[in-house]
Amino acid sequence: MKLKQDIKVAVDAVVFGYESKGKLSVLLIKRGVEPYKDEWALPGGLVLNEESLEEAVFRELKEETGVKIDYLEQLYTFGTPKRDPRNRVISVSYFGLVKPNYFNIKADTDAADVKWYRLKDMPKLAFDHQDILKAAHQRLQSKLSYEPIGFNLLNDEFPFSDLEHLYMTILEQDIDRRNFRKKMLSFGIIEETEKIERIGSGRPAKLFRFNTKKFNELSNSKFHFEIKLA
Amino acid sequence: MKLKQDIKVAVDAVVFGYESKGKLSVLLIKRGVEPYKDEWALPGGLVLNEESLEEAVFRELKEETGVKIDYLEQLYTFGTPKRDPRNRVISVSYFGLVKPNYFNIKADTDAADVKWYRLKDMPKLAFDHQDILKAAHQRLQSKLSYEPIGFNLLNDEFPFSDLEHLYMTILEQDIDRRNFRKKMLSFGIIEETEKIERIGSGRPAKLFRFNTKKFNELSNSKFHFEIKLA
DNA sequence: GCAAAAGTGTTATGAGTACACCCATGG
DNA sequence: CCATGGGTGTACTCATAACACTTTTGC
Repeated sequence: MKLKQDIKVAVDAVVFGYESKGKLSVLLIKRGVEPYKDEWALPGGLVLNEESLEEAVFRELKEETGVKIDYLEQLYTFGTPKRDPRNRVISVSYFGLVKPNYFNIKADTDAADVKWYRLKDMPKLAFDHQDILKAAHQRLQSKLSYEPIGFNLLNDEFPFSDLEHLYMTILEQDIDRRNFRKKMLSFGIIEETEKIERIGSGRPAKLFRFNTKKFNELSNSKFHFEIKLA
Repeated sequence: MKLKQDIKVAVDAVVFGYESKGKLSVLLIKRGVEPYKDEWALPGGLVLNEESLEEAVFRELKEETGVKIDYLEQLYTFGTPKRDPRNRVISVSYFGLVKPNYFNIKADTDAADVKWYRLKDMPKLAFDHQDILKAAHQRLQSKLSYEPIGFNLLNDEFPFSDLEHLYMTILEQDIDRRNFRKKMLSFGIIEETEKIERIGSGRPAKLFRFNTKKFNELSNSKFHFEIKLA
């Protein structure tokens, strides 16, 4: 006779945030309990009986970090028997993006437990969270190139150069500014605002805005967004 | 105090098989137990305590259908609370392909319980399996166009026209034979064999073979496979 | 007037697309 | 010799890629 199934279901989220110029960060929490007590990990936790997987992610993010996310999609489900040293836990991982508005929000709980870490400067992570992070990073890179999700890492209104730098940072490659702008504008999903931003040195920049409505309209036809990798 | 988590973990597989000319099929089983007794469903079942998710898929496919698959990848995890009317069950779905060799293998158990259904002629499915199937079909379409997975639906040696018809069937569009052949061969991952196949009427066709070794070599460099959608 | 970033157009190259006829076989 | 599917080349078009100077501001 087979044993009754004894597997727990958790969700974990890899949430990316972006600050200007090459600063791509991931939201981490410091674990307060064993196993891996006091080590850094992805926010997440067990799914409750009555909530959907997405609800579990939103709840855990709110409870553990206070961060509200602007984009969320399911990433991959990790289910190797020994990934949690105690019980068997399978983790449905998610991949999220936040705009800079929420970027600096402190945790509802103790802020020492929550931190944005630069992707280039990550600590060792608990469990197999390193693998999850890697999968999320790859997904971010490929998704950025064939869907316009990058806007979820920028303010609603942004100078064009922010977009350029975002793409260069995430895709880890140089981009020709003229060609990039030409192509990006050719999709017709970015509109120019009246505003001009003058920060730092140099010539002030027009601000642009992602036109969600237009994008949705186009998505229904045979519209194809793509920024090619080199 | 929160209730102890009471969620079961299952796997379900959408396995595609292909017969010549427009005949794309999916492997289904007829359920022998409630809920949805006697209705058609995707093969799958609960994950055992000590096995990985992939192992569970292989085991269930073997037990329920006797089919051995040539390609398998995780698809999506479905976890809405009410998707199973009795207990809460989350399903990690997989997407698989079989070559024609295994296509006609009968079930180890009663063959009446297992059947290949034409995708164009599917019965109503139990649970939310319709959604899973839909997701799998979309994945098949998009994956076919940017990764060479189609060969897992053909014999090891195949006439070029099989490949053409496979792409036309799955992508549901006409393809220019000359351009398709040119592009496909340009990747350098298909080799010509000495053999010639003469079936049916018309001029006999050279047989080709997918060169896995070459493909793996190329994958390490910046090789990019792509068959564009119209 | 210098430093810093924004803004802009043209040309060359290569990939994609459209397109039609001959070939080898079986009956 | 006819029907059936296999096999092949060229010209046109359009998208991508390469490339550098001028503009506006702050200091």
